Amino acid sequence: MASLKTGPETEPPAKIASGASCRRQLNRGKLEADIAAAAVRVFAECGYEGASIALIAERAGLSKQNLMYYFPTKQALYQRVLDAVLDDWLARMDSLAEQRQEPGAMLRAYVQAKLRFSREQPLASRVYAMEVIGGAQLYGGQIQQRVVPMLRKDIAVFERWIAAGQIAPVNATHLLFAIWAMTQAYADSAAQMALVLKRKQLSRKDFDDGEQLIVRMVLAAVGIAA
Amino acid sequence: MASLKTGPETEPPAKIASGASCRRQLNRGKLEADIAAAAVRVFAECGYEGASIALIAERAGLSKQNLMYYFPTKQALYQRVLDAVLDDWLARMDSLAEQRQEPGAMLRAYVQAKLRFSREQPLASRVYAMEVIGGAQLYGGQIQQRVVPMLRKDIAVFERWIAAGQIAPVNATHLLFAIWAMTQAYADSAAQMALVLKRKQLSRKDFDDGEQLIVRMVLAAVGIAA
DNA sequence: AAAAAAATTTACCGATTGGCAAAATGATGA
DNA sequence: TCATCATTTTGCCAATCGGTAAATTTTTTT
Repeated sequence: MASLKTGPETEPPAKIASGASCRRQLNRGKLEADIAAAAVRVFAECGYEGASIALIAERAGLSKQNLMYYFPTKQALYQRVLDAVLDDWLARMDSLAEQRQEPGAMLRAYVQAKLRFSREQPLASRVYAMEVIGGAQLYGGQIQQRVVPMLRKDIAVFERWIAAGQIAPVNATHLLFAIWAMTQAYADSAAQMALVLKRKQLSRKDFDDGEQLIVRMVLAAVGIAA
Repeated sequence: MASLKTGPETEPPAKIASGASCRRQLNRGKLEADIAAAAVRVFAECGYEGASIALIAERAGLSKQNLMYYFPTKQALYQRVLDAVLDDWLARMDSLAEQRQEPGAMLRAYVQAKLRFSREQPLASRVYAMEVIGGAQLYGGQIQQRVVPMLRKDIAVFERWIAAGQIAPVNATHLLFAIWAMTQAYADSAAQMALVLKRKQLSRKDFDDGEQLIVRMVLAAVGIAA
């Protein structure tokens, strides 16, 4: 799959010289970010096919054709949105993997980080989830290249803990699936959870309650007392 | 929200009399089922907006206009698909709630039943999940009326067990959220799981491995030894 | 100030969408 | 046999879709 352009064609020349040019580049970056912010909202509400460029442009406050000057195709805009999700995810999780702590503390931190992402970026989480549910037809390549290696690395960490006898022997792969599923649900199924909890939307306390239970489940499963 | 018709207008007269008429009714039922089967596949792949009536009709082996004789609108077809999902779900889970066993066995059976649904009806699970992720804009009423009460009933069961000291005191609501999330993931995130596991699609063993870990997590969380 | 580049607007396009209306066909009951 | 019903087919439609092309305006550089 050939990589799609995500911006105007005239980027390469880019003499990053005088201040004026720089100011314009910053403005362009901000505009693209605004467009992406509007796009993630519409994609999350309507899905890829259901989202129309015209609506995204309207929410971003510019004309459709002007939007298409920055993102020449709908796919390019979609890719940009998903790229932003992965950038954020990988940044948070990588910085987490750097630390060397005891398994219990790291598992807790992992759940907290993932759950925090669901709380702070629910729309991005949903767009990603919809892509996966639909079979990752448009973004499968990036998932293969970026997400899967990250997951495999995490699984390897779990297995090292098991080999070292630091946690009980469990299926590390499915343990990670379980953690992902539970934490992701607080973004993807937020609407249904809110109905059950009789709220308009999930509160901070709901996330804290969820975190407590998820951490408890994970630690109990691997034989670490809470 | 007014209820949408899901079939031809001329149903009420329905003299369920002579055998010939009955045969035709059976035929209609089978045709509608075939259409719904094609629809659930397309909805799961493309989402509601992305699915076109023409494609569904083609997969079902009839013309678009002929399909619209049975389902006058796209929404009616969508509702029918989601209704079928809920019917199946509620039937399986209700029959489960009838039995009176010890908490450990019932929790295990619950996880197994939910996971089995993900394995046998992954497409239906995905259509439902996409609807929830999108904010349940088209089906929120039915979720409110049928799913939420079922979940609340299950939560009440958990809380009764806690009150009776049969399981450890945990947040019953979030425990149910966790079970739903983990089991549902084996339908919704199957594509991503398959990538991690280096398979074309999840195997029976993958579901068994998942079941083992999920049951272990749940039982460990509520203080029941596996 | 003039030239050049970047950004925005105006105008348009073919294709597809969900849906409507009516004619033609088939089967059923009196 | 004929009238009635259910079913299928044919033909069409306005609206919207993503996308292209070019003219215009605004900003930057020389």
